[in-house]
Amino acid sequence: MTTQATPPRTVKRRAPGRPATDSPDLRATLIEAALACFVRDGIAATSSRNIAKEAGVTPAMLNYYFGSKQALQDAVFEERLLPAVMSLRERVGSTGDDVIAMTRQFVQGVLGLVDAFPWFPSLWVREVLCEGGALRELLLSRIGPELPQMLAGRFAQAQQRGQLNAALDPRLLVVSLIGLTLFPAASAPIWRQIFQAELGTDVLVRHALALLGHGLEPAHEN
Amino acid sequence: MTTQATPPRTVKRRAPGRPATDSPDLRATLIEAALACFVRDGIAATSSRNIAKEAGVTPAMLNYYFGSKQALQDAVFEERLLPAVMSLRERVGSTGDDVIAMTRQFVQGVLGLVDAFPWFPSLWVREVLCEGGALRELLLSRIGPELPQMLAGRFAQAQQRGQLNAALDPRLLVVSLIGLTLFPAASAPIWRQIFQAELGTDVLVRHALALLGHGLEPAHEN
DNA sequence: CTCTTAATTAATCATAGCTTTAATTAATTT
DNA sequence: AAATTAATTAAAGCTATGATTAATTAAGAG
Repeated sequence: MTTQATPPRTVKRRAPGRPATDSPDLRATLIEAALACFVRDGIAATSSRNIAKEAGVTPAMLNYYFGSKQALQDAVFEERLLPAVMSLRERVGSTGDDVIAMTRQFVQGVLGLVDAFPWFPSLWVREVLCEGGALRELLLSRIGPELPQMLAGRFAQAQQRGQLNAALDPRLLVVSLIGLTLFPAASAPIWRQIFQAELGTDVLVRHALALLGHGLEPAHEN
Repeated sequence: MTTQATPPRTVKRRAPGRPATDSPDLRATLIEAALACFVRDGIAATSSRNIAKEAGVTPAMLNYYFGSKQALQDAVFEERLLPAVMSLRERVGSTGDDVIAMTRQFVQGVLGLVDAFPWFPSLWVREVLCEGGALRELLLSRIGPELPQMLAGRFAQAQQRGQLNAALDPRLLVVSLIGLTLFPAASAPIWRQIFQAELGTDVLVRHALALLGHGLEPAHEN
């Protein structure tokens, strides 16, 4: 009963030949469709036919506009993922010397990114975090390791000045920041299922900052 | 130069027919090979041929012993993943009333699991965490949501008793526990690449417990 | 109005994937 | 020792995939 109740985009079987001038920008439509498939099913599991069906066209269009599946994938990376990452990079890169403020800016930056690009966490986990992910090497080669290295360096300096819990590892702190922001956002569906509750980014920000600020301890009263 | 320098298992091209009685348990070998492929490349990207090559046999053996690729996948789940998860479940389930002790037990339990089954984090992220992961529904239907729900419930009670930072969300705390243990373990390769350093589970435990204990703050001196 | 060009579908190709079948050989049973 | 059973490879079948080509139609140029 529920199968195929809502066809993806277009229902009408278009005749071959150039369409009348009501056509939207198909290149953009294809990138959008590819991104949707990549996020939903993963890049490796997405076929040209899937993307074409999602966009409501034939697989040949994909080659007409991009030349190959790989080229389309590259375009999605270049025109969607990279701008998203860059926005975070700029947002967090220009921060002062105070690691607490820097932490807050990072947490809010990441979760702001998630609000702006809800597809980002899922794609990042599957295609960047996972070994063999299709975008991992590409992303590292394009934006480099500077941002995490810079953050870790700042944490290390603050620790030397005694401004940071000495038992922490500065590099793992960078990992923890992501584990408390991007990871929860990416895994939201499974927690929604388990806890039967929606955990929005605002709650996430508050929780992450509280945990980073004081850990599990209740507010100090002394 | 580095390509194919070390063939996966057997090099000698075995003739057809039943082998002389030096054969190891091929069923176990196949499960092992499948797990290795699943962890390295992901379940969706692993073909029968890949598994067969990894085990040094023909793809037909896979059908001879399991009937289908799906059945082999089910066997890997049942005989490898499920026991690993169960061991954690028992380890953490039998904990006292103190949430601090419970937290420590969970962190040490997860990272002990990682030490015992180094393949676990990667597989968990790709096949359970990721939407559409091949093992997600299976795992939820087999072990259920009780463990995370129980942990969240304990945190909520402790918070009501004033023993827990009031700004934290009890459910997100469960997520955070995983974000500070399983997630770093799963993403270790990428951090290794970025920081040019190995971050072992012992460092991870110390760091996670420090962060959970006091957050970023230096040790209190008042 | 005609010709060319752009955009699209349908049909096709070659390749790789999962599965099945037939053939082959060693072990086991009688 | 002959017959049967078990374990294995080689080969083939069918399907899905990425890519290409030919056909088709509207838009735009002269």
